Formats: sequence, C-alpha cells, structure tokens
Amino acid sequence: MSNPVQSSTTDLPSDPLLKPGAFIDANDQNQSAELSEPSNGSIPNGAQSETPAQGPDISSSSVEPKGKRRVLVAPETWLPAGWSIEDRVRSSGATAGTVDRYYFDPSSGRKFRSKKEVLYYLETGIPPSKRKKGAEAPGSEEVGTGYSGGNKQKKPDKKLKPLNFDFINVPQKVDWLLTNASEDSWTPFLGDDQVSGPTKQDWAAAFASLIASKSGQTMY
Amino acid sequence: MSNPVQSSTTDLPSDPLLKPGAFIDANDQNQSAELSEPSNGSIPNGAQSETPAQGPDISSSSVEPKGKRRVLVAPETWLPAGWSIEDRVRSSGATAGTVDRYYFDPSSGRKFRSKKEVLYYLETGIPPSKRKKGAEAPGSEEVGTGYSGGNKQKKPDKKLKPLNFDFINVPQKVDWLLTNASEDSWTPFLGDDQVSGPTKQDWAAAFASLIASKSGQTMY
DNA sequence: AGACCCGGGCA
DNA sequence: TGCCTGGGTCT
Repeated sequence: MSNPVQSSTTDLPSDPLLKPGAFIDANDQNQSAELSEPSNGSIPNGAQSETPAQGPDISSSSVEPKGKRRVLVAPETWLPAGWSIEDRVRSSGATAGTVDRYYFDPSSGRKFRSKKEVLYYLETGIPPSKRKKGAEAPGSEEVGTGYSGGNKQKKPDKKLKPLNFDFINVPQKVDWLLTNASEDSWTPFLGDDQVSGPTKQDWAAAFASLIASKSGQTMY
Repeated sequence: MSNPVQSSTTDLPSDPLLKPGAFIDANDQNQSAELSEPSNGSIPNGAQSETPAQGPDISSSSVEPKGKRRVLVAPETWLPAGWSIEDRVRSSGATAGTVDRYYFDPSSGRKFRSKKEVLYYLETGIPPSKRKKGAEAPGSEEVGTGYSGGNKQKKPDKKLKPLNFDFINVPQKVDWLLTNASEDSWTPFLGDDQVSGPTKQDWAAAFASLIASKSGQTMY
C-alpha cells in the first residue's frame, strides 16, 4: 500500500494527455471563453471568474443511469500538462445542481479542490494545509499578503473565547492544592503564587486538556 | 432539512489560519489573461518540469514520512470540562494535510469524531455507534454552545471503565510537572511519589474532572 | 446573483 | 480517508 496513485477507474482514460487549447468546448452557445482570448484580465488574484461555460445544464445527453455526473473539461492554461479538470455536479442537498471544479494531478494522484490549492502546491510543492502552530517560516513569516482581495480565508471572528492561559509558555510545574476538602475545591499554585478568580477556571479547563490528552487516550 | 444542528462554533484561540495567498499570483489569473494563444507551448509556471503526459504509470515516488502528528489545542467552551481535543493531520492520500478534530471523553474513554457526535452523546447519552438511520434528532432545537445537561449523561454507558483513582481519599496536594516540554507531557506527583504508567492516565482524567467541576466555583 | 473556496461531517 | 455538501465571501 504505498501506491496511492491512481486507481481511479472511472475516468482518466489511458491517454489523458490534453494539450492546452487543443480541443474543446463542445458547446456552441455561450461564450466559449475557455480558450479564447485575453481581453481583460489583470485581476489581482484571479481566483474566480473563470469557468464561465458551465451551468446547471450539463448536457446530459449521455445515457448515464444516475451515478455522479462528472464532466471532463478542457484544461486551463495555467494548469501543468497532464493535469485534468473535472466538473462535478452536486446531486443532492440544498445546493444540488451546483458545479464544483476539481483539479487532478495524475502523477501524484492528488486531487485539489480549488485553483488556489493547485497554485499553492505548484509553487511550494507542499499541500495547502500543512502548517502547525509553533512552526513558522524562517526569515519573514508573515508576508504582507499581496493578495488582498482574496476569497474566504478569514471569517470575522465568531464568538471565540480564548482561555486566559498561555498554551505556549506553559509553566514547568503547577501545584494543585485541595483548598477546600469539603467541597473538593482545588486551586492551582505557581510556587507561592495562587491563581484565583476567573483565571482559575480557565486554568482548570486548560490544564484538564493538557494532562488528559498527553497522558494517553485509551481507545476501545 | 431537519438538521439544524449546525451552529458552527469551531475555532481555536490561536488561529492557525494562514493566508495561502502570500505567494504567487503572478501569472495566474483566469484563463482570459494569459491564454494568449495559439503559440502554445508555454506553461505559465514551469514549476513542475516533470508532469509527464503519463499513462498508467505513476512513478511518483512519494516517500513521505508517515509520522502521525497530533496537536493539542485549547478546549472549546461548549465542551464539558475534562474532555480533550486532539487535532490530527492526515498524513497521506489526496487529502493529506487535512486536519481532523477528535474529542475525547476521559471518563468513558470514548472518542468522537465531530462536535455533532459529542453534542448528541451529551444530550442523549447514546454513543454515535448506536445511532440508527431515520432516528430523530435528539434535541433538535438549541444546541449552540450550551448543552442543557451538565456533565452528566442521561444514560450512562453500561460498561464504563472505572478509573484507577480513589475519589474518596483524595490527596491534599498534587504537583503536576511538565516532564516533557516538547510534548506537553505532564506527570503527577504526590510528594516524591511519581504516578506513572496507565495510572497516570486515569489520574489525568480524574483530576481533570475534579478541578474542572469545583474550581469553577470561584469564591474567594 | 454568481462563482469560488474551504471547513467540516458522514460514509 | 474520500467524498460531498453547507455556507461564507468576494466579484
């Protein structure tokens, strides 16, 4: 099992080779913008505004029983040779009929859900979400983001309530004293400093999480 | 449409959200931009010099480390005290890099794969594994951040795993030492006696509920 | 209003 | 883990 590659049986004919601009567009209608021409352009982050020619009406002239409707479309020019694009129509739910575009890299077997992911992968070579806390890029971490108009990457904060506990600089030792035996009331101490008030609650929550998760979870 | 339970409230204090837009975008744009045309033969980004036309062969010797990485995060406010959260990143497959969040109930040793499952369990006491299709949602009313119960389950599981901790004769003081900072591994001490092994885990669970349930009552 | 992306849940 | 939908955002 070290070969996750392409097992997709359905699509990907033996020769998925497609040259950009080599074919296409079966539709007569609409503007077959797909490979036509640069007229405007220059959208800072052209994340969207592509895929013009698609709609709820995917010519279902084919006799497909029902299954998923997948439609292969012409590769985008920005997409490396060999990659394929697949437009998948949602079959159920409130958003049924919506078309989602997927990008597929046959050589790695990876599937990407957006152009952005693909570009990121092509540029950096690393899958989009490969980042953890505490690990920052060397040198300059936060780039000024010359990518302002982007898409959705940041929701206006919801109702986050961060705990008043520094998960990064955790103390080396915490003494919990049974301050009130009759009530099983415990209080954390940092040496001589007693943590009390609302902070104590946060500490309890934070600490509970800390000791619980790293002490090993027993799965049954 | 009978599943209103979705009040998205998932977020963590330390927003690991990164801005994937910090790179490129030099030559992306939509096809309208550079697809200039018939000249073909110029791949916008020559990042992947490979990208073979490929066929049934894959050849992508992706030998990636399979190290499982678990990241501890701050507890959610809607999560009962004592529970812990673990973010696990997928290490392989097309969706590698995706982060899955799991919830652990130290007292029952159960693992939950989603907030929804946790809430369902808290409300009904029925573990997700016993759910049947077609079953009606429990309190399909309000679930937001406050679950109506307490830390109690209406219907405790039959086979609960007793913790190896004496809840009657609790110690007066417990020192928790950060025994392994790099792993956030804590170990409880009773004076000179170190609690280790499986017992440590139980202590963590037990202690978590103790400090959580009683520390909360701030009365000082 | 449309397009696009991505979180997140279920299979 | 893959697939797929929900929902939010930005165009």
